[in-house]
Amino acid sequence: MATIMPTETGEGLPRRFLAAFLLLSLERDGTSYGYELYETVTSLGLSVDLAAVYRGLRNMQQRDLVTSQWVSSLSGPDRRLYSLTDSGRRAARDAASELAAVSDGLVAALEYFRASDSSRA
Amino acid sequence: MATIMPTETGEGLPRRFLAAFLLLSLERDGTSYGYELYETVTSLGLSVDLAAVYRGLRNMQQRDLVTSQWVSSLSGPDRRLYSLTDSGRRAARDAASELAAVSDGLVAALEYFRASDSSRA
DNA sequence: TAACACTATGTGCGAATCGCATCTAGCGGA
DNA sequence: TCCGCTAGATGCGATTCGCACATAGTGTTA
Repeated sequence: MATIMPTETGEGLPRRFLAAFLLLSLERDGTSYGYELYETVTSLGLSVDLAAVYRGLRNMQQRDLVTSQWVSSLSGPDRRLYSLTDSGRRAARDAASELAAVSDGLVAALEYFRASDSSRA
Repeated sequence: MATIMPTETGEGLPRRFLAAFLLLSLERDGTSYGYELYETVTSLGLSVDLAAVYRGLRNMQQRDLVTSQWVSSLSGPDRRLYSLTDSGRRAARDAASELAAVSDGLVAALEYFRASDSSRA
């Protein structure tokens, strides 16, 4: 049912940015956990699944970008709390640069396409 | 070998934008063909494969967004020349809006993350 | 106290998609 | 003749996705 070429369920920011958003969210907040990170990144407009967040976090832990520890919650199930490693902090900086580059590239591309906009003036 | 979560071979703009770029390229240029469109979108920074462009174009033709006809080249193999349908022109406008929305969302997200940048001032 | 909703983490699976390799073919230059 | 560039297209293994589902603790309310 692919809307168009890639697995593109809805709108919003590409799920490709998930790892970058997770790294930058953790950089901003210090520590967080899957459920909360899901709410953070989706509120920023990222189109991702809750399962993708959990898988992404464990993927990043395997890459030694984050560490995790279980903490108990006063109201609800335990949480697996994540924080950045040194390598993760570096990756977060790289992610910020990459997102900025994508943003710039997108602006440039839109400008290129706008040059022939029929609804001129 | 997935660099991080999604199929992310290199840098550049997400391949998810391929269809949007193809539509907008055709809107800009009137007509074009696979090989040329590949060069156009990659020169704009999009990370895609030549095969993806061919598949994307046929996918778009099945969706009645583009039509194609064979034309002979003076120097080289024949080309399958594409042009937008009415529905494709509408899709191109939608694609432009979507890309602009992504761009805005990305800027907003970067601003959100920058709020905690340690390299302040 | 049973039912339900919300929080929280996770797995299973079929389908979609990717990148890469490969194939065919016309044309021009060495 | 061989090579490289242009041009279109297919095949395939691996990856990744979205969705459904499982499990469980807590709080509310009927």
